Amino acid sequence: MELPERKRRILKAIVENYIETAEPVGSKTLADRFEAPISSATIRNEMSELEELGYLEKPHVSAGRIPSYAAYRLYVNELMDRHRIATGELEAMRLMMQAKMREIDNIMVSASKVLGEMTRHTTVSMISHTGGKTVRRCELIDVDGGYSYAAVLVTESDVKNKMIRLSRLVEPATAAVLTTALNLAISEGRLEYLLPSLSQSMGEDSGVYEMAMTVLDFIRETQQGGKPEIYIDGAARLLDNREYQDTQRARELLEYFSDRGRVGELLEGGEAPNLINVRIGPELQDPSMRDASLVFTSYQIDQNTRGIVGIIAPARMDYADACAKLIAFTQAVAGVTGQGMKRLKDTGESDERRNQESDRGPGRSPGR
Amino acid sequence: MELPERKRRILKAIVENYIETAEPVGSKTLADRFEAPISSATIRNEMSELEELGYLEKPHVSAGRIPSYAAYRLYVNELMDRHRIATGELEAMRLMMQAKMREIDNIMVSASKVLGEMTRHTTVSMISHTGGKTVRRCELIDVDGGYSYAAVLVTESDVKNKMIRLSRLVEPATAAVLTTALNLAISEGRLEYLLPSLSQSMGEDSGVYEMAMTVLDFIRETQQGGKPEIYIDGAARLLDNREYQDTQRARELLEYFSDRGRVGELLEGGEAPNLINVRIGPELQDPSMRDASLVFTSYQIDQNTRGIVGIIAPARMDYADACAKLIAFTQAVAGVTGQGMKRLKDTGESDERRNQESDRGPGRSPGR
DNA sequence: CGTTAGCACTCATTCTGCCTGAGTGCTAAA
DNA sequence: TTTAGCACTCAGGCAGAATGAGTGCTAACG
Repeated sequence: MELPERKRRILKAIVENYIETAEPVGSKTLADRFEAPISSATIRNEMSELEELGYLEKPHVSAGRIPSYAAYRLYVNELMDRHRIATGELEAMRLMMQAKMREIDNIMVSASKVLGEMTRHTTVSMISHTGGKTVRRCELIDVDGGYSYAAVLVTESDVKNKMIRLSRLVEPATAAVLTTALNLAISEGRLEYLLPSLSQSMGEDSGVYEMAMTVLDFIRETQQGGKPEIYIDGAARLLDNREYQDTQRARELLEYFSDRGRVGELLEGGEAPNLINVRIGPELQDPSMRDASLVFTSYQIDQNTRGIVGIIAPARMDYADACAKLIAFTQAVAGVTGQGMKRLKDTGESDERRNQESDRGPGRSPGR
Repeated sequence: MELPERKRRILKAIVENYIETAEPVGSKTLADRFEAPISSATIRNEMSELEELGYLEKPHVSAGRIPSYAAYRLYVNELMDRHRIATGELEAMRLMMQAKMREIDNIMVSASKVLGEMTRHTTVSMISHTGGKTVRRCELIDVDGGYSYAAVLVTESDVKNKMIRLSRLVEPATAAVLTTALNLAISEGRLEYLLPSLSQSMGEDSGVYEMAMTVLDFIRETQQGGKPEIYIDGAARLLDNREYQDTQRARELLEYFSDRGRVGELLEGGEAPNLINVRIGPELQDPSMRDASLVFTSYQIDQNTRGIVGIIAPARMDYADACAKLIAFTQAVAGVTGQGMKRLKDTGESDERRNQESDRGPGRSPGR
């Protein structure tokens, strides 16, 4: 049951007008705005039908109408203009990324900042290691004469370290032996046998055993990808939006943002890389996000490191612009990584293919 | 020119009433609140004199009065009750810290969270390495066959690592030689001679030279203490305060918080460790903080790592409570580090002395 | 039959004037 | 020096009227 053309055009106009002004839009305003001369009365009729279909809502009887979440969904899926990206914009984005992006650790922060700069919205960025990392080597470095060690893990793309504090003394020499054993176990892929054999030879009460346990936990955590890192930029910009002038609403959202874990969950369920995902209001599940939307996409950083970056704004956000900026962003990143990080990728995927994919625009996620 | 006793008592009452209610306080209210029966008329006279002295302000003619910044300053320096800490509170704080504080990296976050939990305000936490760290060892670990290395620095209390990406290939064997040279230079304290000698033997155009330069920068950065890490917790709680119901004000402050660097500067100019510093409104210099106050203190984590933790709230905050909580906090941390991190300190300072110091309460910073 | 003009009706918002009450400053008496 | 009394100020709250944007319905029109 497709919506007839005129209804679609009217709905589109309403959504866009509301996005722009944040005021309920009335039949007269709309009639003026239209190229094809349709009278306000006709629009009124169409509007009341659109309301019955669930696309419009009335805040009260004598105000105009505002789009429902379903309307936003329809707008994003079918109505809005794609490919709005000004090419100048893309170039600017690429330059910004190039300037800011030096190390992998910073991609996340740069992504948020650049995108925030361009959209003037709150942005969120995450790096997750899909499928986890392969740990290649492990070093234990004595820090204070036997009570504290730094465990350093080398993966194929990164190095992580963690302080280990022990309750018993472990001689550096003993630690060195453990290091060798660990690296042997790593290269042979038999990490799981290390602990039992250790407990047999040293007893579970020894400092080495304690140490090995902690290190193995650390390795396992790294292998599983660890917790993804999350960065949020421009949270304060939320307050620029009319809908968050009411402090209570704003507080809820800001509170939500401070719980990185929950924000991470939001970004988890994205579709294929380089597709734009749009989650509108209630689709985000969480009650404090009920009148906000999230537009996000992911991009490949290296073989198994994925970056995700998104824009959080009120449901009445400019979806077309957000999508365009995100597409421009992924292209810019592809350009930069293509130059600066080529060596990190051994995947055969060519840049051309990736750009094509991203041009497809938003995926049609099931609005539920 | 000391303020006479009665004026002091009246001013104290006004400040406390205002802290509690956030409403301008009038003569009648105050008269009722007083044990010693003074008539509202007398209070009115005293009030108008206090106003002339610059301690009180009138929002408008027929409202009560509110304390000026000078009044807060006087309150903090001379008027308020010290040592309000409930011993139960201290114990609770210690338990919370003990539970949350596992690794040094987390002290910062734990400090903010625990303190935020207890005060229900925004808290800020910073770790800075006073005088920098002594780098003891350096390792260069090959990551992708010669184009990327992980530089790992071991200091006396910590391990840091950083990815180094090179534009030219450097053989792992060559890197190993560089590592040896670096460690030799480190142990002999002649780092500054390494680069010139390298440029002579390899030429400035070699990959090794590029690598050495980057590593030396990293070492220097670490030695100088690097950038302090900063964590802010509960920024959203700002919005709970009456004075930030006005979104514009709130936005300014939140924006300010998102610039870590500026927040760091605030915390830099603190007095001796374990003294409570109070910066009221305009004393903070920055216009966006004009009606906020910052109460903070520092605590020793190890020989040359200092933690700073503070509470940010509207100028009308409960200073006595904030100070008490901060004192309790430093004591709790001393307790925890005393148990769990004793080995990290080789300083002769005893815990007793430190606690005494902290009991002195807020230092009299020059209100300017 | 779809479209349009006209009209009565609704209702949030704004403005107005009025009132109230908290609080002040001043004066004169204790 | 303190207090009581009184006139005065002014923000905030409330009620009612005016405004105007917008709707729904009906009847006429092409």
